[in-house]
Amino acid sequence: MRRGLVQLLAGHRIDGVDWRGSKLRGLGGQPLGQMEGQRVVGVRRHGKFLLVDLSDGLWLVHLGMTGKLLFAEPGEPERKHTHLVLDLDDGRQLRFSDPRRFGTLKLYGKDQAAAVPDLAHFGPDALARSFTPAVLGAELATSRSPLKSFLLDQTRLAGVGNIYACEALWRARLSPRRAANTTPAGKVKPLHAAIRAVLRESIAAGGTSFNDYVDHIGQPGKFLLELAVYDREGKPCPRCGATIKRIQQAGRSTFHCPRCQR
DNA sequence: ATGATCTCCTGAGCGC
DNA sequence: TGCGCTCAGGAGATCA
Repeated sequence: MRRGLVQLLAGHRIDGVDWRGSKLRGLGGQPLGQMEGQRVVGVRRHGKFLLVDLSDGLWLVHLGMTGKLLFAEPGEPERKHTHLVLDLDDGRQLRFSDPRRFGTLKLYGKDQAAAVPDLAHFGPDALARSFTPAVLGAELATSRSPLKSFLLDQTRLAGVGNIYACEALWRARLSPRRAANTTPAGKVKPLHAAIRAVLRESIAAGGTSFNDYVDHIGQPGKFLLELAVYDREGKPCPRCGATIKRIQQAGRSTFHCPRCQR
């Protein structure tokens, strides 16, 4: 999403803001109407948050589970649950829709742009240079959580969701039930590599589109085809052939191979 | 302090 | 066709 947005949004001015006043999960900061007249300078990402840098502030976006940001022409029919429409200086629109309304939209002024409050307690981005095997190892040592829950904890590292947590643990041959602080020393590097490989490959494939995710131009992702365990309960493990199991952890589904993940 | 559970929503898919 | 149920890319609040 970031890559698509920076390509099609950077340098453009926001000429109009149509905020429908929906109750979203995460709202706050300045009124979104104050984006009007500002120019988009760039788009960054930390974990699952998009940070749209504006000429006079920062627009923070989280898509939650069902949020979508889509470019459209003014006449195009609108998706249901459209909450925000931005008019751009070249006539296009950028529309935010989100059926479940778990998304976050916040506008911050220049003063807060350097230190976004929402990210203050977040760990390093999983793909950042600063997230090294040593950092992962140190975090693992301080947690008794099951590895699966550990990977979902954005305060430890940011950017890994339910699908990629399952996939990374499968690649590293680690059981999702293993307590984080019992991870063998020799497994820290493989887990670190697995997390980053899964994320990189999925980004290259345009995301996963498990349900209805589409990117900024309405394209679904293709990483679904590369999933080894997620949503594959009862199917054979691509590595050892054992039957993939589904369990519940912290209220979320975990998929794993009970034979080759230890 | 830490980890598990609840909660905010709509929609899709299933069995009946 | 429709009803009731379960489940879904997240994460802050609350409970134990």
